[in-house]
Amino acid sequence: MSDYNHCAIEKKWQKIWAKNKIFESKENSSQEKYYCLEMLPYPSGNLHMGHVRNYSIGDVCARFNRMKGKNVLYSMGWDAFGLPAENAAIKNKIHPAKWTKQNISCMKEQLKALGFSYDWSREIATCDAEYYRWTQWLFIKMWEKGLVFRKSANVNWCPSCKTVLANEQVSNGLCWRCNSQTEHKDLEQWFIKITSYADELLYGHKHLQGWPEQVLLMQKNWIGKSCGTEIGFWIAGRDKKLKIFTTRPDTIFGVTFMVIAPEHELINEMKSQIVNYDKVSEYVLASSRKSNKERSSSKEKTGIRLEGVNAINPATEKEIPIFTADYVLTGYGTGAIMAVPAHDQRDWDFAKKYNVPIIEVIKGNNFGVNNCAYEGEGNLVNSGQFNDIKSTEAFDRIAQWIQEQGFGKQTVNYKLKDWLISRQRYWGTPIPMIYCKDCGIVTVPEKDLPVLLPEDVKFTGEGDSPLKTSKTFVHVKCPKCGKDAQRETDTMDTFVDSSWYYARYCDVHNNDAVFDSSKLNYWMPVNQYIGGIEHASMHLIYARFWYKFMRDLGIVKDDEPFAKLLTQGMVTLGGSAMSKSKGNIVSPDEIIPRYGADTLRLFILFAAPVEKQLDWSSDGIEGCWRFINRVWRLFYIVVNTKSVEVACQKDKDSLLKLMHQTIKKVTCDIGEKLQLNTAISFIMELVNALYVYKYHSNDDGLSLKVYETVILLMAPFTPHLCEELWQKLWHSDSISTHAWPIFDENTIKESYVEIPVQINGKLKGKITVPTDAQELEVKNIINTDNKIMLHLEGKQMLKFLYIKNEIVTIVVKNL
RNA sequence: GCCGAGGUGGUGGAAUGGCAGACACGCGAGACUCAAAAUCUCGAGUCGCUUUGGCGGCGUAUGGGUUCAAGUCCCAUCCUCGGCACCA
Repeated sequence: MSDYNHCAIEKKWQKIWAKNKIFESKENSSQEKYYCLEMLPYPSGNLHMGHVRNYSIGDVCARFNRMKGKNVLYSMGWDAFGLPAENAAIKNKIHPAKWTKQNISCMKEQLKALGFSYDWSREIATCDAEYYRWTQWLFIKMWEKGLVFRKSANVNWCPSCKTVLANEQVSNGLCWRCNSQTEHKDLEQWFIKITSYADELLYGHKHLQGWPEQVLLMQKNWIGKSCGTEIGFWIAGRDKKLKIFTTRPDTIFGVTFMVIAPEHELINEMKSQIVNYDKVSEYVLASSRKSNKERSSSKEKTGIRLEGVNAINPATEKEIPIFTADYVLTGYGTGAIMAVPAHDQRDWDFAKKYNVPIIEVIKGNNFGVNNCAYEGEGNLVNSGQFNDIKSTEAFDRIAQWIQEQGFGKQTVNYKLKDWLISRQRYWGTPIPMIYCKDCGIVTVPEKDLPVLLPEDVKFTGEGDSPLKTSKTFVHVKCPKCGKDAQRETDTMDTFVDSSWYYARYCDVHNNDAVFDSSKLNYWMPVNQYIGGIEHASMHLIYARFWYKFMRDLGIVKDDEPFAKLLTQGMVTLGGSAMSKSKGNIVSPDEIIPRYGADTLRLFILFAAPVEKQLDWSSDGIEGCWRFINRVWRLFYIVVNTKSVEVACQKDKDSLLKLMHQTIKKVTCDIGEKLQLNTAISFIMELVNALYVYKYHSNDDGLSLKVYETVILLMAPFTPHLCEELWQKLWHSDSISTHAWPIFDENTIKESYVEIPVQINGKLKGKITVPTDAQELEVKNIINTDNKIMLHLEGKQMLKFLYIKNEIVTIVVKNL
């Protein structure tokens, strides 16, 4: 008997898999396809347990479906552009491309050491020119479709470095490099009109039955469609209106003040009328230093009145004050609200603080009690001709009245904003646009793609986009008129790169087109997408949007890219997510030398259900190591041990039954429920049963058959071990492509079931009854059960309930 | 603040409204051993009672509710985590 040598076994099989190319896949219209996809990683340089978990789940799906006879596409790539590479360039004077390539090669080695069954011939990196060439091509198509536009937008700005900062580069309002107070600044930016697809992104949810409900809900709230009314409030004594959006037109008679965002143009326009302009502009400056999150999360709302400027409530025709307050954000609606303190808690608190009148317009029971606004429904009061009407009914009638009177109109509003994709950075896909004095904005012709990132760039962390420092990049001839022109020096948000990579996997090496649609249509949609829940509302909306755009371009045929989604839980260390930037990483390199990849994979899947957060601890890995060794030793027991006793039929029957039950449960847990932790525990139970079973090698091959089943069921989890044992069991094929075991429903069927008997909700005994027994039969059995009858003695039976094969429950009272 | 999750033994976790704690970790006992490790087998939520066969109370963050029956459904509260648009 030889010891389990994971190092040798894992290296051996990784070599064989690579040599025989068994995971490379080709389109085959006669075979059912299965596309398994994991969210592509950022090449930070080191795999952590979050990655290991993500890809272990994916590999189980891929391997399981391969054994089920499907043609599996399973690939890996790198979301290789992004901020950290540029930060490394600034700090360590290493070129972002070099840094990224080093990281990729390290992480690729780690992935290979884990034995994931990727088709490495399809690997991509979004920073490779043959990839970003097509990102640029798609961007140009988007421009041609009218989905790209330029507008001014707010960015974080460090006045000392004179550079744009990412949110991550600002902490507590200070610059990451020089600790200066940062500001907000408006810059001309590139946007993609994702809002054109807002409705479709929302209604498309009905095709996403394979998605978790919580993700759909988060997306729904993110898109934030609300039907309401846009109303213009006259500025008193001016020929000017202040436009607001409200979802509560029924409360218009209760509007006692207005609030506008500090960035609202009205402040500048009314500068000379605002009596306390100095104080107002002080407030505006202070809020420009806060992040949106800070602005909306402070419990105590602050604001300041624009003295000397009033609005007129169109319903009451009364003058009302206007405030500016930073809890009103400029990006949503019109950047201004009508405030109804009586029926909105935030407005109530604000009105109390700044001494604004509160007028009740909907009658409620506990109006004002405990300093609470009444946010429920009721009949209208103080509302002129609408008094005594129910608020639900008044909603439509007042909205209609507002429209008739010309105060405003019914409209739809979304929280979803257009997608700001330009970055003033080097390490991203260059935006393929040219500025010509005569022709304006001109796209780079297709034949000139890709627009390559230049090498001669300085990384200082200061000043404008680094691309401007290149001598070769900026100056170019206008493709239209041939005169001197300048290239766009902004690059794209990395979310653009990761919005379409799954499509490129279908046809990675295509040099003539973004992909061949026939290949894409064979593989898409992705059958199972796996990634972190943190991507619920950004990446997963961007990717869905991009796919719909490609459909409208005529190069893909479905509406949705991902049929099923699994949002895996975070792996945390000490409660917070593992990430290189936080420095709380546990690498697989710390585990594999001692325990092997198979043990690590098994452990991370066994430790918790896949969708739940998992706080990393290596306690318990010993258990998986022991289990794998048990399986290894079982080979010698099953093959060699000569039992003295002859196999007894009853034990044989129950072992066979357990085997079929286990196949059924494991197949269901992997294939349907994706409950991998319980799938593993069922296999453990079967292994335990094989250890207790006494008749190995003396039972006409039953235990050998059960053992082979164990190896097959484990193959997706611990592939190296299973390949090795499969070979030791005299098989010449690879277990990775061997057929998944099937179960027999007749063998599983039990003829008797044990069911609990409850009396007044307490468990008092158990009885064994024939499967599917009728109530009368069960009553007779209970009548012969002394223990239960003892509990019923001297009691009056009020209720007798029997749920077939489940439970008997009896309700009694004392006589 | 807003949106979305989660909270079950000493620990990770299991449980279509129907026997709470499967499977593991850790712990304890036994077997094997000169001994130890490894291995194999067995035990255990907790408190109390016990004639040592068991019996009873209490138990799924907290407080209410629905139900013959609640970890699971409803309402409220507390705590932890994820996201909030330039980290990816």
